[in-house]
Amino acid sequence: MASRNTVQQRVIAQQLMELGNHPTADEVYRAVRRQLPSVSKATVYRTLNKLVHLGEATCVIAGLGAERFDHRTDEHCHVVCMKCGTVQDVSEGVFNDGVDHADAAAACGYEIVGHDLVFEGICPACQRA
Amino acid sequence: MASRNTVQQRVIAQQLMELGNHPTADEVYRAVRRQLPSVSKATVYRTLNKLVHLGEATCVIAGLGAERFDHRTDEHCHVVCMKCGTVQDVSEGVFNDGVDHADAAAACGYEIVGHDLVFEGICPACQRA
DNA sequence: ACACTTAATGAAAATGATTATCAATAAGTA
DNA sequence: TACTTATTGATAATCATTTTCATTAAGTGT
Ligand SMILES: [Zn+2]
Ligand SMILES: [Zn+2]
Ligand SMILES: [Zn+2]
Ligand SMILES: [Zn+2]
Repeated sequence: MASRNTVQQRVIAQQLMELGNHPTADEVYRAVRRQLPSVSKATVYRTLNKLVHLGEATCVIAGLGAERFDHRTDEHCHVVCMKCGTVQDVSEGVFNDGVDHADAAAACGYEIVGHDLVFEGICPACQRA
Repeated sequence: MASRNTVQQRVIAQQLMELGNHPTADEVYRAVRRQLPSVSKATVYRTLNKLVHLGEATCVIAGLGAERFDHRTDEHCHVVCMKCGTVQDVSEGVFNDGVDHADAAAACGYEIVGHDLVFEGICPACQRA
């Protein structure tokens, strides 16, 4: 009986999918609460971390404000707005070409398990403001 | 009289240099306290942020534990240990080839001001443990 | 050297995000 | 249905960082 299938976990995973754009734990919490008004924020954190642990989600290190979660698990890179903190995917995947884990491992002695390429910028909305 | 030259700021900047390897604010604080026992942690935070603002230091977004500061201001990338959180430079700079801000701007509509390439891995010490 | 203005400091409280605790609940099983 | 215990909700605790505010001292002018 290693794991149990609960409504909370199903709704949290579903909302992470539907929100799509790299929500914070608090944004997921507010979305889930519309379907499960008594859900606890602790459960949202627990479930999001569990999904990341299971490889069914990832977390984006944005360096601005709260941690953000990503329903995508394939390798892709992000752009974060330095003003409002929103995170978006940068499509194509062309930017990860030239990033070689073996080269990096040779250069620093670490065992490399992954990498993150994050662009910093100003989003269209904040450019106007 | 826009700005004043204080002992605290001089020692903090000097310790950031001497510590070298991407210390946290707390690590800088403990080092500075050896020379200025009454220094306040708030002053360390204030000064480190000021240095970053002035372009005389940078902060590394590592996504694990506390924020880390870097006395280097040239473009280079990092590797962070997923177990202990230590951050090291990945030399050569070869890994930033192929990262094109104009391409990224075209792909997402953001105005791109910079980027960070962070490898995730296990450091030699943690590999043995 | 002295006085003055105010930027900068130290100490402590406040904030914000995340994790830990624990009694109560409910998912899976027999 | 009864039983076991994984999961939950509520809350407290933790951790990093920022804010507040009275006090100190750097720079300036006398
Ligand atoms: Zn923005
Ligand atoms: Zn993404
Ligand atoms: Zn390590
Ligand atoms: Zn560095």
